[in-house]
Amino acid sequence: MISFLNHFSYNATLQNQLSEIVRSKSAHKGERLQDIGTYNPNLYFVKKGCLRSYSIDEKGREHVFTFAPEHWIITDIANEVEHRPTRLFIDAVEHSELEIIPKFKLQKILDNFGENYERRNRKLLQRIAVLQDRVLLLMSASALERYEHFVATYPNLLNRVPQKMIASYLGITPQAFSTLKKKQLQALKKPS
Amino acid sequence: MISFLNHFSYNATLQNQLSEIVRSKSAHKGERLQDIGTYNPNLYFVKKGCLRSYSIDEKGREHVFTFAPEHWIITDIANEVEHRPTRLFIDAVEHSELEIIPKFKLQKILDNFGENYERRNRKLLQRIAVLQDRVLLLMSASALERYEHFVATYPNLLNRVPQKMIASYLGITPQAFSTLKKKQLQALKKPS
DNA sequence: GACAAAAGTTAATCTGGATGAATTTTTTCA
DNA sequence: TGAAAAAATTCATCCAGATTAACTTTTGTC
Repeated sequence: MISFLNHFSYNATLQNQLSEIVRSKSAHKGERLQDIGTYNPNLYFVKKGCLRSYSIDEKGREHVFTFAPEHWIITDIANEVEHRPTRLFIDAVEHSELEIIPKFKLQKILDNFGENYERRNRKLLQRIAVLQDRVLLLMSASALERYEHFVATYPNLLNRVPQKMIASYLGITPQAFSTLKKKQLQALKKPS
Repeated sequence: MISFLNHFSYNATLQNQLSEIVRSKSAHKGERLQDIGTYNPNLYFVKKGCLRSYSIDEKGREHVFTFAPEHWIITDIANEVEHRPTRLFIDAVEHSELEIIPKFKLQKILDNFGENYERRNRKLLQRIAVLQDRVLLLMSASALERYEHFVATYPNLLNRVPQKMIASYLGITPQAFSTLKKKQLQALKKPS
């Protein structure tokens, strides 16, 4: 099974040091891995299953921020800004096999292996690009267009995660999502 | 007048090198500084006036992504991801006095002054935090709440930039913004 | 395998904000 | 400074998606 370690070049020393800080864990469906208001020093690599991060607003509504299926890493990056407590919950959408990596120790190890900062920088920039696109999408696209973007981003997730969570990711209600799906199916059967 | 140089510690050599790459420019209202589909090697420091970045969707609607009033820096960070052309226009909302800094040269100079990478990293993280908040805001908040957030983010901008641009930043039409403002004023006059 | 809980569907009604159009106000610049 | 253009307001109508609620299907779990 693919491990977090596979993300890095094969260098015996590096791999060795990394393997010492990676802890395995299985999380049952619904298990919460991160609470808001805290500082979470870990990032999660998903070997199997799926995690999600989400916020809960003052009206009690959940808003899914990201999903993390197999081979994704999930963490609240914004939490690394000084003194900024987490604003996202993280929990398991399905029973999942995880690797937990303490970010600080990871940073330290990578510090001794050159590529560190540039790699880190590139990763952050990619993240920014994704977020920028998401903002523009939320501002300009209809629920249907956002749905199509979701399918493109997470090709395997559609039939794996509860629809209410997809709805929550899209920013609509489960009812609206249900009708949207029905309409879309009808449109497919009746092509131009 | 505050310059981009004031962002950095006072070290004669550093300041000297920086001053050599900073170019001044004044931009007239409406002047376009960045086009989409290109790679823009510069960042802009606003000494006076205000810039904005925005996209235009396939229906021709503008969506303001950020404003940059005095002392802000504006640039399409996501553009620095390899092979990713700009998706944002940048232009001057008012007549503005700018400093143009070539990012690559800046990077090179800072490379020789220690703080570089850590500083850069912190900046990127802050940017991510802002974007994350914006996504969650767009997903959970009403137009009025987003308006309040706009006022908090840009305290001086309300009466300086055209309302249609504020509306565009909030993700609503100029008409909707106009009524929203009126309602809000009435609510203020008639407190509980 | 039964039954309780959760998820999903459907339908009626409501609403925030879009759209289109007419009018007024402000800005621009010859 | 006056005419034209741009921005802002107002109003009528419309629509995507919210809300509420009743019902059905799926999923845990003992």
